[in-house]
Amino acid sequence: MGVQERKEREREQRRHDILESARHMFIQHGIHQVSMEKIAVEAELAKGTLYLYFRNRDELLMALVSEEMEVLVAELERVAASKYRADRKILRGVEAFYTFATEHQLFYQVMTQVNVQSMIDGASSEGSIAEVGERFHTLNQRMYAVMASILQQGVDSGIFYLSSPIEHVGLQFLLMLKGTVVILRNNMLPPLWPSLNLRDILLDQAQMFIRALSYDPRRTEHDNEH
Amino acid sequence: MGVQERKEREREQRRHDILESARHMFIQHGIHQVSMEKIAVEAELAKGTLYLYFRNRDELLMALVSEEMEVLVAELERVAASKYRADRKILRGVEAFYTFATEHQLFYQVMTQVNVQSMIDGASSEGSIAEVGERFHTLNQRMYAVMASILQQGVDSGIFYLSSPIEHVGLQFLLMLKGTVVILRNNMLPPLWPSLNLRDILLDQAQMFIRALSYDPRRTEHDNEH
DNA sequence: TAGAGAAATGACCGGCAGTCATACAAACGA
DNA sequence: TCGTTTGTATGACTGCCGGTCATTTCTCTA
Repeated sequence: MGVQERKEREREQRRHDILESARHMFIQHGIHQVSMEKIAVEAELAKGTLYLYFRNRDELLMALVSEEMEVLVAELERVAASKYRADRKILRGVEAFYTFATEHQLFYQVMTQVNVQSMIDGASSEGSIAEVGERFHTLNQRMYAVMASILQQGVDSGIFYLSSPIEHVGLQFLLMLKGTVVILRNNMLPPLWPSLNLRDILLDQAQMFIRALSYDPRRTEHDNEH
Repeated sequence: MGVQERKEREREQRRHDILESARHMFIQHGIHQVSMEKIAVEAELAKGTLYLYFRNRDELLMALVSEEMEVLVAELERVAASKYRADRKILRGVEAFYTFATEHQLFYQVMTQVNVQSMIDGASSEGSIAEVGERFHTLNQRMYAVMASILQQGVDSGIFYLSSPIEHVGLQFLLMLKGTVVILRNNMLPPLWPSLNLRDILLDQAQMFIRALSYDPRRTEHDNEH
């Protein structure tokens, strides 16, 4: 009696279809121009039906973003598992990050629209609706784990010298990358030097970061302390 | 016959009053909970009147943000004009930045809600309404100028070694700071290490940055190239 | 095939940003 | 002093949105 299982699969499929319709509309018309009604029409459903699969618009957006982020994290884990030197891995990771941010233009635009905190807070009850916040949380954890492992490798092989706990350094780096992408992708700055592209900025930042990590405190005379 | 001038002053005053009412309401109830109607009531005006002073909600938000940013930029210019060593100035600047981001909680929340680009694009005609986009643009220019001057000082005094044009390095640094604040202030990450506070993260990032700048390429054997 | 339970529907609600015909008041000209 | 003009203020109104829920439609089972 596989009825239960089939229903579950169908439900998952429908959920996925809705996300595809949403993605399609968002890419074509921009996030702000696409209402729940329009997504519903695209998915050939009534608006109310969407709310059987997602608590609200934010959760739908987050679900979309999580699906996409899955790909990025997997790629980063691949990079971390390769056998390059740690500094090389960082640059490769940034390349992957850049490619992702370019191919998934939606991603960082959505991120500024959703309060992740409220998503996680309001997720405690209702087991039936997939825990989008939970999933996003896990993906982030994996991302930080990747970063930490690369840093650890660098330290072990003697090319990195950390002055703070490894998690702090990884967090700083990821905040730098994500922050840069968010600001540039959402036009949160007036155009300063249009000639500069995102890729160069990210790679320069990574170079800078690597240089800081390569700084052997025993080799220099004057400390920088605040 | 100072009628013209008086009217202009009155107009400016009213504009300022509206912004004060808006700020008050935003701080008290949060950005998303405050409608134009509510701001109007607080300012003891009709909703329509607000639109005689601001093109739309976004422009009102930007005007508010620009007023606040004025203070930050002035403080940064003060730091840059002081007589500390360049690395010290950077840390002082970051402190100022942090204090600002803390005292003006609104600022970086607003930034994620407004598309600066569209603000600047749609500003070409209408001379009567103050050019909010223009003003924001200028403020950013001043901020970058401050950063560049500090970096230049560091280079001149022989404690910084830049591997890219000075404007690129300054841009990278400011993107890092702004990005970090935006992400953390808008809860765009699941809580990872709640113990970490914004101030420590920003200072650590600055330290990291300074370390990278202090890296004398002539002192080491292996290059980092991509 | 009856009917119970699950899934889908879309009219409806409250609330919003932004508009515009109308009303008002202050300055001006005679 | 009194029309006239010019700039300012108003708030009812429009169109749209996210989200709800009583009702309908479908589907499995006994």
